[in-house]
Amino acid sequence: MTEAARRDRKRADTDQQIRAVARALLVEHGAQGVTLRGIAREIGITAPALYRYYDSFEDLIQHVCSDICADLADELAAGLGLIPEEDTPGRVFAVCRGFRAWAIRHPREFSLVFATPAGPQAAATDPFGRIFLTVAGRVLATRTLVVPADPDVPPRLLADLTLFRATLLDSLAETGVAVPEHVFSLGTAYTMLRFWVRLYGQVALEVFGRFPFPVADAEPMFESMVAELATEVGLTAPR
Amino acid sequence: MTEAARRDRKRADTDQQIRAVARALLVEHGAQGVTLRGIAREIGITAPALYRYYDSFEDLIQHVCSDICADLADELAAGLGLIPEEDTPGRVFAVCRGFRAWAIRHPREFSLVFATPAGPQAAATDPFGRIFLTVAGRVLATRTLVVPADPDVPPRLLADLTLFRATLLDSLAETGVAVPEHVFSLGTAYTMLRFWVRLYGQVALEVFGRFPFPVADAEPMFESMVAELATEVGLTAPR
DNA sequence: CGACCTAGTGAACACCGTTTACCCACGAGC
DNA sequence: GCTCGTGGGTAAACGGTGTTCACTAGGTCG
Repeated sequence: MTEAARRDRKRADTDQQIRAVARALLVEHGAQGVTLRGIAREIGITAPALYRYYDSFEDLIQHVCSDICADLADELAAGLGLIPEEDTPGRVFAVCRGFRAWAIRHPREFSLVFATPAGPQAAATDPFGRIFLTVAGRVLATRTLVVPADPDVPPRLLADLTLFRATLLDSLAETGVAVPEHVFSLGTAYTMLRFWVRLYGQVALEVFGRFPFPVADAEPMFESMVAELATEVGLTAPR
Repeated sequence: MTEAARRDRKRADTDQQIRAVARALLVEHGAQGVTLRGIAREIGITAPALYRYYDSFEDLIQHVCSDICADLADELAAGLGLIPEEDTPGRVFAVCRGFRAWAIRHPREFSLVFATPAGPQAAATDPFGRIFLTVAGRVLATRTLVVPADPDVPPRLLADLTLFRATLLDSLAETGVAVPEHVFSLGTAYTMLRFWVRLYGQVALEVFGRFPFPVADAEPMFESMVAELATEVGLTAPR
């Protein structure tokens, strides 16, 4: 019994080592620097051995993506832990700033995860979906925001939004956060969506250097965007 | 003389053929389907011959990117041609919708051009910069928009914005559009920047399928975003 | 005519993902 | 205690990649 367990643990160890080396190669040499042979070389085995752990190169990459998302989620959660639960604006700002800071510190991971066309997979299933959703959900659970009335959301979007809300409520329930249904209106869901669009656009453009002109210091623009977003949502900016 | 000219034209022809085939492979088989040997095979030569035209694979890709940007610019300009110059809101909407439509119709080109981290190159120099800037500039030249007063732009961004404005004014002057300096305030430049951030975020998320939940029909969200953006800028929605 | 340039070739190099056959240590069952 | 099966690992090979290098056919020019 313990023998089998020991073997399982060893397997899990090398598995984790594989992913760690893959990520190291990603951050050091870019996406095209991560290669099966390179990984194997680094951990002292041969390339075909990796097929004992992953079905293909693509499969490995996908698992690396999951790891990256999990790390991002952990970092955001840690940053959130420093802020009292009552300070809703502070928590929103922490998540936004944390996301930007992480993206700037990990541009290649960001590109891999957020700028690779994902098939029509259930986005909320993928590990990133959970980050934004649970974090946002927790913020949402602690205090109600000012959101547009339901009639203001585009009618053709209602079906998608109701499904979104249901998914998020389930996900929150799993993590033990109970959100009263009446707090989570469709307008709230719509607001979260718009929030994410602007946050993502700002950060992606900064990481990719795709502003329409060379921006030397993008931080003030980011800060003003977040502040604007916060006031639109009815939060007063902290300090 | 004409002999040399004829040779030059032949060279230019094959050069264009190379880029066309590269692009065809990109749209058919994705980014990793475009390969020097594949291109050479398709046009009936061998791979090393391509080095007579480009320094490296990377170099070729970069030129393909330029072509893509040029085509996008042409398409936007054509769409703009159908709308009378006086109809400023119509022109703004045409550019936004045109950008989204193009991105959805050419997802792989979009990924290549807009989601590949670009070095700290002069963004306004790259072919895309010109699209957004000249189109926006022309719209801007025909009528003045309602923009925030200069004091509202983040002070730390002033340096970047003044440089941006100067670059854009030069670029516009080159294409024969004269914009009075007093029309083009720093607030205007800032507005254009924010406009682009939201437009890009929306379109990129849709193309990459990275909304926080599966969105079946993203068009209503796009439309409402553009409408919101337009009213913020002081344009009344057309029709 | 001979010299020169230029687009193109063919072979080679090092690397890649992947498959196949094989090997060998080791725990399980008799 | 002896097999036997299994799972991690290896070596070799296949087809593919970007890139380099020596070389060649063909046209231009002095």
